[in-house]
Amino acid sequence: MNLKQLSDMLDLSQTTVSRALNGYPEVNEDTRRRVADAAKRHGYRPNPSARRLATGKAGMIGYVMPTGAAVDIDPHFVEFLSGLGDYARGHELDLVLSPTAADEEETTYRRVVANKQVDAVYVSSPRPADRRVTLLNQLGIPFIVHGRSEGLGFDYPFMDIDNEAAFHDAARLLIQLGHAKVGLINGDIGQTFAIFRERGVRRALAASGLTLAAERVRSVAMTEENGFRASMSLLQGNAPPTAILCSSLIMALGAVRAIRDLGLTIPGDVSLIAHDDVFPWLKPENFSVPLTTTRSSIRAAGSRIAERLAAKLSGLETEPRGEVWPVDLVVRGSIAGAKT
Amino acid sequence: MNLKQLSDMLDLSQTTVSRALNGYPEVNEDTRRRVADAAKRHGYRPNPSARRLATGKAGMIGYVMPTGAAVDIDPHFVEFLSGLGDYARGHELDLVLSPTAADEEETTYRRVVANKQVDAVYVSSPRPADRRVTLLNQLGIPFIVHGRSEGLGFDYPFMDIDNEAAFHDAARLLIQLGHAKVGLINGDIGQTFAIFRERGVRRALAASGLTLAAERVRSVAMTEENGFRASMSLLQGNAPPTAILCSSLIMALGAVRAIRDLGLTIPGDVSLIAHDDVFPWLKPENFSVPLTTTRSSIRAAGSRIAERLAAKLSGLETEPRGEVWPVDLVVRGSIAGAKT
DNA sequence: AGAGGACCTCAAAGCGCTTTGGCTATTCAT
DNA sequence: ATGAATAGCCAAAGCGCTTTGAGGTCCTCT
Repeated sequence: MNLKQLSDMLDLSQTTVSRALNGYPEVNEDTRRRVADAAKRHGYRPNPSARRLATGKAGMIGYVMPTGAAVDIDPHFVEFLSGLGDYARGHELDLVLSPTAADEEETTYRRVVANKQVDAVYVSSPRPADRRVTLLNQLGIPFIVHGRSEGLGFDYPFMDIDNEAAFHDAARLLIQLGHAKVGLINGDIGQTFAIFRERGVRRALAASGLTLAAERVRSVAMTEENGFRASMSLLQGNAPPTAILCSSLIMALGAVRAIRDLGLTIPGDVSLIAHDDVFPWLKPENFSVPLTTTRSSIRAAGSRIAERLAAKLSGLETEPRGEVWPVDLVVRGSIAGAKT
Repeated sequence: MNLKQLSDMLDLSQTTVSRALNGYPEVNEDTRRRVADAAKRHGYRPNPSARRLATGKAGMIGYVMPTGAAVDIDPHFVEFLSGLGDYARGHELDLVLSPTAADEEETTYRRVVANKQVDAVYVSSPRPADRRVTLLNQLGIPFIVHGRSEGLGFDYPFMDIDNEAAFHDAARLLIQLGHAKVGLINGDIGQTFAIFRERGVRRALAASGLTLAAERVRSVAMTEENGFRASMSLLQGNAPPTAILCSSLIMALGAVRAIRDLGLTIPGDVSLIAHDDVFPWLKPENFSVPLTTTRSSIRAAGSRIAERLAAKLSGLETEPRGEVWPVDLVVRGSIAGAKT
């Protein structure tokens, strides 16, 4: 059933039927009802391809996904997707993933925009002065950044958690417990979230006249193995920390293993706090010693971003608003006072 | 630059230009070259929306993604996506994710097909007599199943690993080491992969006159916590196994924790083998006791499926072929002879 | 009574491509 | 030399929608 058939059936023009269905004002309410009824009864659905060609709108959101032998999409992405789906289903909102080689992201963005494949895009894992953000801003396609960039010189829409405050508060707690030597196992320092976290830790230490020695910081891709190695090298170094902050639960697994391998205990010898993105399949309370965490559901973030993207599609959200969520600090058994 | 402008510029009809670009035979080779040159020089790219409307082909592949409060997309999906991306980038092949409530999958499939949003779809986590497969078969859209269904009564295209053989071989190895009481911590038994794995274990045991007691089997969602609980209940039951087979590395984390909590050792008291889907962020060789695994890269599978889907789009693959990959058994320190 | 709005509706022109059916040379066999 | 076959190209008709520009009715006000 297409528009022509439907309008013939109703003895109306295609124009009127189209307008009735799309809520234009110049249609009599009676007519509109009649049309809506008939449409529903005959299961008429406008052909999206045709609509797309006519309007230039795709009704989908996009994500340019870097892949490649050297690139591992991180498991957080799946939680993000779950959240996105939570909102998007029920709104018939689809997501287009455009895989790309890491060094061709810009080309891919241009292609996606030129082809009008999607009406808005979502950007993840931003870096300072992220070129993608600049590009999208130039291209004029609506977008939202999950996380934040820095030093861009213009406003852009983002949704981030307060990484700095989270790690500040966590570090302050450790300091209050008497820890002066705090170690940080961070994610890739090229990404803004890691920068903010480090900044938070530094600020907390500075407030007590302490500093974060470079030798107590590691910035690595967030795998269990890297968590292990980083912990090993921290604890076996010449200035071993008595407390460790860790940027992910997965790295914390490695940290726990390292601490145990060295014959140390948590929290007796080493206190441990990690950031928890809230995975259903790995929970901090189930660690051998329940883990104190800074917690923020990445799934909830995904849902919120989908909501805002949808608002952009329908023209409801238009200014480049930034949104920052506070992060919970959840205390569990993995921290204790520093040995004196 | 659109087709009309390009053809005007070349003093050719749109027909000829279109045909030249799409490789139709009724174009002189000289003309074709001339057209191709001009197209490249002016950066002409056919408008996908227009092409879509005219041909009914979208040039994209689809995935109907169940979500909802009760649904956790599992972390394997991200690895699968990586693999898919490995192939798809470089082919300008995009993936459309259509989120759906779990109880409306069928509706969503129908919508996606009716809208011609995609030319082929990929189906994951199949169950026996999976209704999605029946539906897609009826709807006549090309598709590929990652995994297998059973008892469908018709052939369909799939790509699966040999779960039965993998777990058969793993169980046989344990038996050869003298284990008579083998436990199985499986995934959701509603899914075919879990059924095949259990079948493999049973067959191996049967070959030695042993059986897999129901009380030594657990079928649960694959989380660390469930791995822990299942292990606890197995080892504290009235017929504790001396060896455990585990359907995922994540559950194996929980198993290791349970075994340790009970004051038992690996492999002294309990031998452990798990299936490894090859995550970059969690490796069996880095477990406190390196884990023996059945290994199969889910990322490689993703890549292969993308390749076959692309073949379907271009009409190269047409018969409903099934493809089964063998699985490696990688022996590491987590298994030993049974205590006598 | 006639002008001016308000309110509805319509025909037709896009959107940019593919594909059908036909036309004109040229080549080939007879 | 003639008819058929073939190669190469074109005009125009879709694909199914949205949107523009143009009426046509009916009511109200002066």
